[in-house]
Amino acid sequence: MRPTVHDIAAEAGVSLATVDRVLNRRPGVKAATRVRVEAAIAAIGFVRDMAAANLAKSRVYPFTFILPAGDNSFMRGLERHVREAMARPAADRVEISLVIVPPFDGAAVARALDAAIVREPAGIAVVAVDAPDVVDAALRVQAAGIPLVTLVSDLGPSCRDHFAGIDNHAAGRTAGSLMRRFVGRERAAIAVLAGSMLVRDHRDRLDGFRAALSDTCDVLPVLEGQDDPAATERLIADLLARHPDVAGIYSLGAGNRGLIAALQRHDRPRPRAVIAHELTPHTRAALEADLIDAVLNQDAGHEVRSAIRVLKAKADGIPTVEAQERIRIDIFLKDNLPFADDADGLSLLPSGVVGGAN
Amino acid sequence: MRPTVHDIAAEAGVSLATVDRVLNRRPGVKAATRVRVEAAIAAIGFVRDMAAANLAKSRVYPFTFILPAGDNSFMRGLERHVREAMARPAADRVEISLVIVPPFDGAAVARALDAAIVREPAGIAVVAVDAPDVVDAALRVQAAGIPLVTLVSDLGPSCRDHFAGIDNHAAGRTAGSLMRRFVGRERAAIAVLAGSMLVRDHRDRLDGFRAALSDTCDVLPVLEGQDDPAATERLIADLLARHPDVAGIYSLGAGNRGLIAALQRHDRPRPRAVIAHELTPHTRAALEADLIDAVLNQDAGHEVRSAIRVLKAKADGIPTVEAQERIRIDIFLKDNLPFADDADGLSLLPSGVVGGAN
DNA sequence: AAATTTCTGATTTACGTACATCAGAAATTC
DNA sequence: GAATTTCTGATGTACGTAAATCAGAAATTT
Repeated sequence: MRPTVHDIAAEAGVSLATVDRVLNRRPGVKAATRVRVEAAIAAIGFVRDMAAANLAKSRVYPFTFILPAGDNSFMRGLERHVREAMARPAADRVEISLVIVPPFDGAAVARALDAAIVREPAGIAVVAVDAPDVVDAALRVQAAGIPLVTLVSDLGPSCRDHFAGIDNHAAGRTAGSLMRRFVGRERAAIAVLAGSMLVRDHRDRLDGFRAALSDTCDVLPVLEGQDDPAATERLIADLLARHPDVAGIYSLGAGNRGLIAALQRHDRPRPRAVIAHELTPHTRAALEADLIDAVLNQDAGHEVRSAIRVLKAKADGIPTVEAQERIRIDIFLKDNLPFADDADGLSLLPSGVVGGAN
Repeated sequence: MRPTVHDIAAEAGVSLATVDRVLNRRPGVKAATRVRVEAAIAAIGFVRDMAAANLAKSRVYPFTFILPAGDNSFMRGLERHVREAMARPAADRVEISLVIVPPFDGAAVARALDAAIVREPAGIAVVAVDAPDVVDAALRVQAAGIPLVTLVSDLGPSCRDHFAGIDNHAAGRTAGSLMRRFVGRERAAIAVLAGSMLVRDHRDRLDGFRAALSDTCDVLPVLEGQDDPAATERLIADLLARHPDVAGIYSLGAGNRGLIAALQRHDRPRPRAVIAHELTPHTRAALEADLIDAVLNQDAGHEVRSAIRVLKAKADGIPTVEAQERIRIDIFLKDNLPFADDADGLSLLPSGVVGGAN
């Protein structure tokens, strides 16, 4: 049987009340007594039964999650995981309220943050847009003493407590390494497709990608699809027509739908290596159809759960092991695809799988 | 506030005792009343507070884990994760006893299983050896009504409740796909290194590997290092000397230490593609030193936690979502390596990192 | 030494559920 | 209609901790 507070009291020769005062750092205990109690705790190896403690405290953690709207599959998968955490019979006493804001709208995110502050949650998680007014709002959140975690997309390290997302520079490097090996030994031309270079994640990925390739390949100027499927498809079709020798394409974030459509319509052999980001129904289908060679992914479920863990720890004033909360960069080929219901929102979308943004 | 048993009682117009009888399927409730209570439960959306329930029951789950001894890094990492789960202030009321048996010794595993049975644990997890007497012992475990999970290495599906490990055929296919792309377009010779073809996991991986390559490459006869580092090193050195044109090496399990040593000593350019299994201090160092191109990995921590979740569910008679418990096949390049303390036992071993079995 | 302040003990209630007991009501059987 | 049997209610204790109250002891100050 595990030792309880009663055992501590007996061991230290004090009363339950004193043990409680020591355990919960309440005042009213002489230093000498406190030491005795702490020694007893160490001696019998007491560990607080958190389940019982939380029950007694009937503590709840009201968290606010702020996510972008839009038909981006990855974000919808993220939302699904948040909703799953909401639905989970609050075994962990977490109560999440979910706020959906217009995508790419810094002002909207800032407003959502300010609105959240007045509700005084125990913590906030936000898919940040890297804009000055968001930074200001983030600072207000911190000034209000509310732990703040950025999700997927980061802000500066000084205006949040933690970032639950991948190291995008490393992701870019990984893509670069794969690309280098996939296209073969000879020098080759590589195209890069982005939604917009205004997003920090995408800039980081591109930097990492270039660094990994150094100058062993010719990286063509970045194509910016602006998150418009039709425009993206035209860009890629153009590229394939004009640059028949292009050996690889790296899609570093948005616009997978247009990319896949263009590859599908293309009648000559596609570039040897096509690498994209985020496992969604579309990229999954494209992998299975051999239109894409590899997909780099960040596990949205992990990110959500990590964000919750970190917020809880911050709320309780417990230190977090940053290294333990780091999100891995998954690499998927068609051969090691996880099962659909195991991954991100893959079973939620209607069929006609290759379609829909990103 | 979440509804409680009291709310059910009020809603259904019955007493707490009756609610309790319904909730815990105890006899003594008229069918009509039971229906009323169940309707009330559904109506107010009651979900049992498992923390409180377990507290009241002071239920514990005594589990037995059976692991092989030996200096295999992966297994030691696995052990570390089991010990971590043991140490975890039993928030989940799991009490694990760990049994270490001699490696590759079916009889020893069988004996350990039989010994475990008499202790009547709530579940057993075992790194199985695919031998007839182990199968027999497994059947005895199941006959005793004890849930059984195989860990890492499977037995037939009929003699365990669940397998917490990767799909090794898929892992082999993944390695094959990567190999295919890494060696380039032209036909090439590929070597395969195994510890011993007697282990089921390794046979599966080889099958998958061959299937993925089909006949686009020449897969040389399998080299069997018999888990002996020195012998393995000689085998690989021989291979490199005799087959200077070999384009890739696939190490499908054991013997990474000898492989790495041979590559390190080799004075000419190494084969273009070297792919190994299991992220350990040695393979990690080799990745970083560019002696290996990719490492396929199964997350030992995930496997242990999944095994515990499944055992608990089986013990409680709750169904498990098999797809949710599937272990992913991780691909690591030097660029997306997780941090050391995040992975498997990487920080536990002494330095002089490239050394030690596997 | 008296007055004050600071500690400590004893006790109680609570959290949400499990489980046991006993009495009494309701339904069933004879 | 009496004797069962089956159901239900009321009540209490327990799990391990939190938190509050109040009384009294000990230490400190005047």
